Amino acid sequence: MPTSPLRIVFAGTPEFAAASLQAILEKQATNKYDVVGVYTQPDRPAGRGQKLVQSPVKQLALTNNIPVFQPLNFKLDEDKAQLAELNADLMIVAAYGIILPKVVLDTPKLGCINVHASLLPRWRGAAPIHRALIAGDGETGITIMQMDVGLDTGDMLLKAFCDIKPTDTSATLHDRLALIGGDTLIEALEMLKANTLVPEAQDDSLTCYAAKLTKQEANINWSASAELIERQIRGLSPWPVAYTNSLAGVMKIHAANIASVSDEVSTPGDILVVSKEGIIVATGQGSILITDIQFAGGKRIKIQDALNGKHKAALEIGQRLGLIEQPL
RNA sequence: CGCGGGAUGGAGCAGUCUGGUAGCUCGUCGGGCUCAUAACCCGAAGGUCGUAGGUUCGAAUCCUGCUCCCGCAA
Repeated sequence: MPTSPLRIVFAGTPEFAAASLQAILEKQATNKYDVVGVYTQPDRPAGRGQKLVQSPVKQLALTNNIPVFQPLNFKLDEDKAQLAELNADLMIVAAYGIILPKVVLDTPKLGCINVHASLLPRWRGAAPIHRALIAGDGETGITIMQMDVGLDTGDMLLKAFCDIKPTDTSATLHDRLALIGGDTLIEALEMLKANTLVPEAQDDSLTCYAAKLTKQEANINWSASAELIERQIRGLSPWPVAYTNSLAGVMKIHAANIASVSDEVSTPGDILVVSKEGIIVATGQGSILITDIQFAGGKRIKIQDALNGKHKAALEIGQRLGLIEQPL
């Protein structure tokens, strides 16, 4: 039975959302979908010099000649009216960054569906990818859900699983989930057209909240266990990047591994071993081998290179990391 | 114009204030030592000193414009 294309409004902001938008655009040639408008966060000053930056979703929309809307929120009547004028069948939301009020959720004929980067009800909220990684979850995934007024509380429509590898950083996990998100979204849309989606309510007793990452928590607490610190380093990469204080000031830590060296008398933060491979640092429980670091003004470098440079004094055996209490 | 650091052989840095043959550590290549080695010894290659212009007898170094990179802050 031939049907007219689904009129879609897409709302999203970062790279993760752009991947989903890209997936839909690639399917547009099938004439099943028609993206009639894109919502994204207003251009914000970012980076050095406060240059105004367009979101990845906006850039993708512009290159595809799709109308872009960037309201601050949906409190103004004119913004609500604008959405209504698009006469959408469905609104797809992926990491948009704005809480949508009920009136917006009810505007598209089929409501709003969300691409969320976790296996709901686990990790509702803003940073599901990072939280799953830092928590040490063995797997995570994508959940497509029908949005309601709560924060990621709507009925689940479709899930896809994704293993978390011991070497994953937030960057690698994010990239994989972004692709899975696009694929899963398309699959859900196909099922929607075929009317085979079965909504499933979330079990609120199993939920946990994925709070936004802060620079505060990127400051390594050396008294924690080596396992946790190693996961933090991976989970906080490439942003905000775990750091600690050293003789040379802030030292970012980009990569590290669990080490086997143990020393009962050392204090957490002490540098125990220095080699070309890296520096082994004592923690509250066990030790870790730091392999990639970065000092202020410099780039990410290997320990081997750092040992040739001007900050090598900060990397000598016996130095203690994380001493200064208020680094920022 | 938000604050600040930086650009020098493949990598990390010194040298810039007080212009005058471009240096260190590491890597690479060759040789030696060794049962062997990521260890040690000897030797070699490799740089228009980010870019454009200015001052000067002479500029990595002083002056000006530009590009790019990074820390903080957002």
